[in-house]
Amino acid sequence: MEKVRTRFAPSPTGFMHIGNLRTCLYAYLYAKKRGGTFVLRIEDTDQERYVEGAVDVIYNTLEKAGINHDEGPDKDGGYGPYIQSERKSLYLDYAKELVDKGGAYYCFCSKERLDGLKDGNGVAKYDKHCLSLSKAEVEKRLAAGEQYVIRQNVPTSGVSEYEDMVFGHIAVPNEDMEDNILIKSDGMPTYNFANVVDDHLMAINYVIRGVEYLSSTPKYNLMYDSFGWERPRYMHLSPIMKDAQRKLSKRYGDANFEDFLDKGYLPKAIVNYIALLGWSPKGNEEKLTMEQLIEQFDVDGISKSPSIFDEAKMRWLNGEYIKQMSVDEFVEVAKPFFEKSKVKDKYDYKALAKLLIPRVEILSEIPEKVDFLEEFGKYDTAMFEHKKMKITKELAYGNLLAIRQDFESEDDWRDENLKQRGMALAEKLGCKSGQIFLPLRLALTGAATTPGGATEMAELLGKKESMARLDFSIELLKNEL
RNA sequence: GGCUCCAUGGUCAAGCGGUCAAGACAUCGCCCUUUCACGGCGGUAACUCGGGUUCGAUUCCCGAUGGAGUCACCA
Repeated sequence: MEKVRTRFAPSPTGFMHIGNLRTCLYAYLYAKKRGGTFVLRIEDTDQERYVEGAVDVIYNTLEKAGINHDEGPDKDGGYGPYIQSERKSLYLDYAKELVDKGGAYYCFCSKERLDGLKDGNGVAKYDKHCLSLSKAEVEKRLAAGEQYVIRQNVPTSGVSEYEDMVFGHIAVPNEDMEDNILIKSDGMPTYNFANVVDDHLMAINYVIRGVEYLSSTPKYNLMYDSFGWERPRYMHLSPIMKDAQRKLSKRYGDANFEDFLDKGYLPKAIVNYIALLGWSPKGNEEKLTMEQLIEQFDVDGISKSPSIFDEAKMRWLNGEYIKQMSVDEFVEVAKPFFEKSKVKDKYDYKALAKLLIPRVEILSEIPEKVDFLEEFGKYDTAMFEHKKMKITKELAYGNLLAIRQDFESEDDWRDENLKQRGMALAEKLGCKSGQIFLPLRLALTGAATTPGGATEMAELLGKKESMARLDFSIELLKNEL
């Protein structure tokens, strides 16, 4: 059986966009699913867009995402170099070979002449002007050191076709394709060309990339044909959208892997979620590990239409991953967020973690959930009115006074003990326990939703602080009655 | 605009001629509970429109509409 080889070929232009990461993921999943090889290649032929350090971002992202490439700049598999700028010398020779085979030709046209070709809309299609140059003429101008580019020679009639693995049959009229530049005047190859040469040389037989290449793929195939190389199979992927009209992109922010990490998303959850954006597993289970993704990945499940990125769902998934964490694991990933909060160094993170795990979906919620421990003051007492529990401000006030008196002598301030005590008090007063605990929780925190029940909050705060807050709240209520 | 594609709830999506059209997120309600959560149960909500083909179309074909991509010495 043919050995599958796929690749991810990013340009080092900055952070890793979530859409790129998904393309990468699918290429990885497909290779692994078929027992093949996944190759990382850096496409840095455009020197102008190169960003310092961007290659490290790529390595870093793949590692965090759990995508392990089998070959790449740092893992030689015998098909290197894996960085295009280091392969520079290769391309010109192949371009010349293509010229000899009739698949390309030299072009000496000036920018001015090219501009003159543009129509009213500024759209130009090259007119194959230099294709008619005689071989002798070309030699002469080359020898004279004239600046040139090499263009692909696309047939002017007929139709180019191929079978895409997700979109099916694709047919493009040759006359709609242009003679694109293969070798730029600086001697560097364009993406189109470097891609074909490298994919062939690296024995990539499954090309997985964004739909933006769907309709230009026939041009790639034409090159493979001219060279006499075997065409790869193609799998094109629809884009991830921000909404129905706009593509999810850096321009709108929050589209990078790093951004989500900063917001407190777990790499596993991000990967799991984007795997589901544009692909659906056969079964109903959506929370899947990388192993399960590999196991279940299937071209059949890939969707042809663009999908809108839904952060709410990723958030839910993230919460699911957090819920299954141990206290230690949680403290480890949550630490930076604790440090950003007001409780920094003042509380036992483990104790907080226990309460937070079932209540937090993304880590950046931590400060807002925990700041009340250090921040307490005047709040809206309307919260004490609770219809369903039959609690009014008057009742709350009365119960709070009773609680204060009853708890005063208690020195065991642990959650369990306080809970018992509260229950006993409720019985003594002949009221529902909720009528004790709800007012107490509010009096202690001043917040409608808290990361735990009344007595858990009390334990965290300690007796001294708890009593002080009780007094404060009692006073606050008293003034309003 | 030309060309290439795409079209099921608010979102992700199953479906591949006959289904009361799955499931998940979101949303709403109920239950559990000792208050916040977790959890459990249930509800609302979709085949873009018009022609065909067929005994029968969400499903196949054509058209319209809407959307995406592409038309660089960027990838």
